[in-house]
Amino acid sequence: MSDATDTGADLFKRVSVERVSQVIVDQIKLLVREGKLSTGDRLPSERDLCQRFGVSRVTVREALRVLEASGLIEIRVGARGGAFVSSPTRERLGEGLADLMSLSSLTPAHITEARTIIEVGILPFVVERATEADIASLRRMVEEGREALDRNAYTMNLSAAFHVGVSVCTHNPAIETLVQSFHGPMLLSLRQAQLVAPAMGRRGTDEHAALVDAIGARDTEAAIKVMTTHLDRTAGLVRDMPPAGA
Amino acid sequence: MSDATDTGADLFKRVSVERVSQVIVDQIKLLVREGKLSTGDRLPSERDLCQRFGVSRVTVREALRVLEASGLIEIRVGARGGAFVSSPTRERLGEGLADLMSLSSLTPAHITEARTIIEVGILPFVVERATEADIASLRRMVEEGREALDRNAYTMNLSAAFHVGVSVCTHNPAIETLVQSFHGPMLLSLRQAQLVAPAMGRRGTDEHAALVDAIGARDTEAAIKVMTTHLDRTAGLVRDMPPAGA
DNA sequence: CTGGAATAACGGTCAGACCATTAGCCACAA
DNA sequence: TTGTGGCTAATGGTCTGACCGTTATTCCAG
Repeated sequence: MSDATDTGADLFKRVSVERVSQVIVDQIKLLVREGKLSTGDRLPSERDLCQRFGVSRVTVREALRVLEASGLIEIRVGARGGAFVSSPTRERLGEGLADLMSLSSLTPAHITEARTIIEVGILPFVVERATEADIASLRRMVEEGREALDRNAYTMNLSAAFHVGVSVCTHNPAIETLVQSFHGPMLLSLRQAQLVAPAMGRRGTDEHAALVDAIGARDTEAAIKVMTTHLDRTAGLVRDMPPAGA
Repeated sequence: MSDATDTGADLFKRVSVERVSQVIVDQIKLLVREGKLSTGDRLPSERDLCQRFGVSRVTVREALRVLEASGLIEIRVGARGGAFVSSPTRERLGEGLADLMSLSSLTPAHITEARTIIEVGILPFVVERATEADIASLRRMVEEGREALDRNAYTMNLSAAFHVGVSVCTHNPAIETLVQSFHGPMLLSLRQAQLVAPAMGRRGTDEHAALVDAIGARDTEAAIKVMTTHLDRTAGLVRDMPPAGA
């Protein structure tokens, strides 16, 4: 066996026929990453881009669709319309996570475990950095939750909002984004939300209140203990559930 | 002033003109989320879809581009080609994070802090669940790092691979994804990588080795201590750096 | 049984056209 | 002066129909 199959295997690079539209996408993405295009900037019109890149409008449009789907640009129609560079929203990241979950082998149990790590891990920062305003805001959320409970209108959204509210106290947007992203997939599978909501109700709200108290008292250990209990209870409910798609 | 301007203000609902291609995207996304389309399934050909939806091929193609960009489908050319439902890769999520970072106000310091929380937070699980094979694999990575160092060829990629390798020990794909996603943005800004790499070199590798030892000895506290030191050093280097785009 | 040519299915791209939406301008009237 | 309505041009959204390159399959020749 002395042919090129063995000996020259790595002499030949995999030929990849990249789509023309993909090349355009990469080029524009690079401009954004390098900061040569920043939020709010307007790209040339489609017909302009056609000429600059030397391709047809269809191709340019496909590139724009991809960039739009990635959240890098936003497209407005009409005069003075066009493609504007925009910062991708957190919702979009959450959407991505939701898609990932509905397709891959990520189970609710996996997600919950990751959530626990993050939400417990941030507590030292929360306790350290929460302002009085932050804490007041959390207390308001707890109160709202209790009222909703009395009206029998408690939803997972309220719970999610509270957890995001806690993450806001870190004053670190990266962490906020992370926590927020993780609540998308949870809410997405309605079955679970319906299942978990009643159980979370009164007791969950009480735990929220206890958490706020611990944060207010700058008691990290107590906060961690409350949060761990709180999330473990959720973990127990979703344990061994199949992936959301099923 | 008794005209409709005041009195009927809310009689008129805001009309929203959704793109046709977007309607198609939503429809297919729904099918995937509901599990009516699963990984590996093949969608009808573009020309087929045209007829089913009653739109032109251009429109169908734009819809497919969006779905492809979201990672929900993968497109193959040639006979028997077409759009196949695929599980979105972790790289895509990381890509999203990278975009978010280059556009929003996320600074390297923010990212590093979030990283620390996660990578330290997972250690209890790592220590508990790491198999002998996992540990052997980590040791191999450390060794590779040392060799690369001797050849003066140490890159941040090696470091990133090690950290991802640690997360693999949790045997939780959600956590793996998360850690992997966070290494994208770090590597992306080359300037930082260049700056940090030399400093990470020998000492970083030694810390990696120490971490593996702690994991092997099932010593959670030691592992946390090593990891914290390790990441804090990185944090110090990137602290107060401007956002990646700058 | 093997290698290669023909075929058909499919996505990728192009060119040109028409429609709907929108911002800006301007004239006219209150 | 003010504001109302219409005109116009810029721009994205969609359609039609065509041609090309890639690829799996089939089948024939050696």
